[in-house]
Amino acid sequence: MQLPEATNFIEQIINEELEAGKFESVGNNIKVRFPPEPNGYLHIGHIKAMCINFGVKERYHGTLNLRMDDTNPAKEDYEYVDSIVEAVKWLGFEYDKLVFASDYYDRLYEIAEKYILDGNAYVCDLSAEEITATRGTLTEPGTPSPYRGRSIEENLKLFREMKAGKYPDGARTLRAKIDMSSPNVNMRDPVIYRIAHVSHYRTKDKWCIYPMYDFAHPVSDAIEGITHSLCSLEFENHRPLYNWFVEKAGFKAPLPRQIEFARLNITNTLMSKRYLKKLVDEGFVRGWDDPRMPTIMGLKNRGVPPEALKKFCADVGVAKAYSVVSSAQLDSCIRDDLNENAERAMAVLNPIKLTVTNYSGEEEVDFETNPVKGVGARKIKFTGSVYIDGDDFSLDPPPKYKRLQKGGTVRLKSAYIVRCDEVKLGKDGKVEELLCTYFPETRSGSSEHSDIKAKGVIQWVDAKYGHDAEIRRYEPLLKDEEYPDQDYAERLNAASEKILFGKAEPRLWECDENTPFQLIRTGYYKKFTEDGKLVLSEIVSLKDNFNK
RNA sequence: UGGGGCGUCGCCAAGCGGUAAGGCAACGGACUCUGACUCCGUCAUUCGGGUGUUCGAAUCACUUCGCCCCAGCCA
Repeated sequence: MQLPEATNFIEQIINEELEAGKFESVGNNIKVRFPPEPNGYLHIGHIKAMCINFGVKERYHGTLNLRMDDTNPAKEDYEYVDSIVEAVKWLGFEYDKLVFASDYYDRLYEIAEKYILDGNAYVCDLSAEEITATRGTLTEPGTPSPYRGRSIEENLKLFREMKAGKYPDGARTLRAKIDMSSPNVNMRDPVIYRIAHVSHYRTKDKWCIYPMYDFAHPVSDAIEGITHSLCSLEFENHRPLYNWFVEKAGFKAPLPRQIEFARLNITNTLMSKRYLKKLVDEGFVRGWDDPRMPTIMGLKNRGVPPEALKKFCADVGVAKAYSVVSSAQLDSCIRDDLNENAERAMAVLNPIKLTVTNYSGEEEVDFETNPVKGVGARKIKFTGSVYIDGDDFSLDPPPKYKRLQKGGTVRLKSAYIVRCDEVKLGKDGKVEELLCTYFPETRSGSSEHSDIKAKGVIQWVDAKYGHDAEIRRYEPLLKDEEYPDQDYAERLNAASEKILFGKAEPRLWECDENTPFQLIRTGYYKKFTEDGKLVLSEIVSLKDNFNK
């Protein structure tokens, strides 16, 4: 077969296996899976895993199962599976099948009995504390459980009684019989099944014993015929166990192969479901889809295009080295996408009235809605009485100021160049109104020659025809004074370091009034209705560089 | 100090024995009816350190240093 060129080390491995003919017996059909546990919402870190898995599926024309890894009934719920499916679809990923680990409970149970029958598993009566105590340490071997030598018959009887609900939670476990003195702690007779009289969101009360990840995951992969089980680095130590479970279950080749990669970290971004859940549960944010959240739905609500997120993952690449990607890299991808695709609109955040004293009447001007693609324009009414943004006028302009100042000129985008003749101040000393002169020959698009030069170009909203838009502002979760250092950049770095090592209060994406302009320098903001529903997002102008 | 991994520009990351891709950031300059965008230019004699092997090493060997992960009846 014609192999696609590998773009990362995982595809390189797959190519080598393909060339060696490893998958000829299954028609070279590469199968992967994306296996989130439905115990929280997907976040930006999951997008990397999805890009890798869906990327393999596409490159090899393989198949991908979206699998809910739901083997812990205490934490899982339909709310989360719905949100996961929604997020995957929003990103535009197409999976072949939606499956559930809980669909395999019967099969998993049979395999567990097979382990017992083959002498590879035993029922252990040790308590959780005793198991921990006898597991040994990183440098000392563990000691075998006194129940390790039980007969197959007794194990089978006990295991069936566990399943039948004869014992309370924690009374017994089913353990794999591997090697209590293995230098790899994970191989020291890990628990396969635990007793938990908990109702599962799907199987309800059918089961009171539930399989553990280390057992359920590889076997689920094998059941589905997964060829490559791609996961993050922390599972490297589990790989021998993964292989053990698959092999002892008696599956035929090609057996699934686990390959690990480094998970995504982004500066100043919290990527732990546990903390994210805490923020939601304790009301720090409005929900999992709050725009301050790094969840996929949060990103969506901020107006981040899915394509930008995929581009980001492609740029970041896949490797095994631990890394923290700068959020600037993400911002860049979002900016690029929005610059290319977003419709433009004008808006002012802090209105200052600007009156053109030598103009009366009204006319329409053409406003380009997408200068990059060169398509789309709409008519905007101009009456000479407009609002400009407070940031676009200065009483005390710094050198090289390119916006409006007293006596200065500026172009009202798509309309005319105006000169500020007079500044009316209110009693509090704040600018109340600007009186300006406009120059008819400078009309936008006019072929008429004009010697009048504008210092810059600013946005405006017509006083008569502009409309109000409510902007919901989000406060950063951490107050400025809560940062230890003085310099802003240093504070950010300090905060990110703390987040990475889990030693500080989480700092999320800032979403105060300035943030949209930092995130997307082309500029955008959004309008929310009272109940918090997003109704529009608009592109405004760049703000964050204005005063550099 | 048991085992498993990882160390290439400020941040990611190619490279797989033949003489250091690319992206982000940064810095010059041009252009501009968004100080954006675009454009053009600069940005690792060096690949954690050392020692070998070789005509030749980031790539092989040895050694050393640093960082991450593992002792849940979580995933």
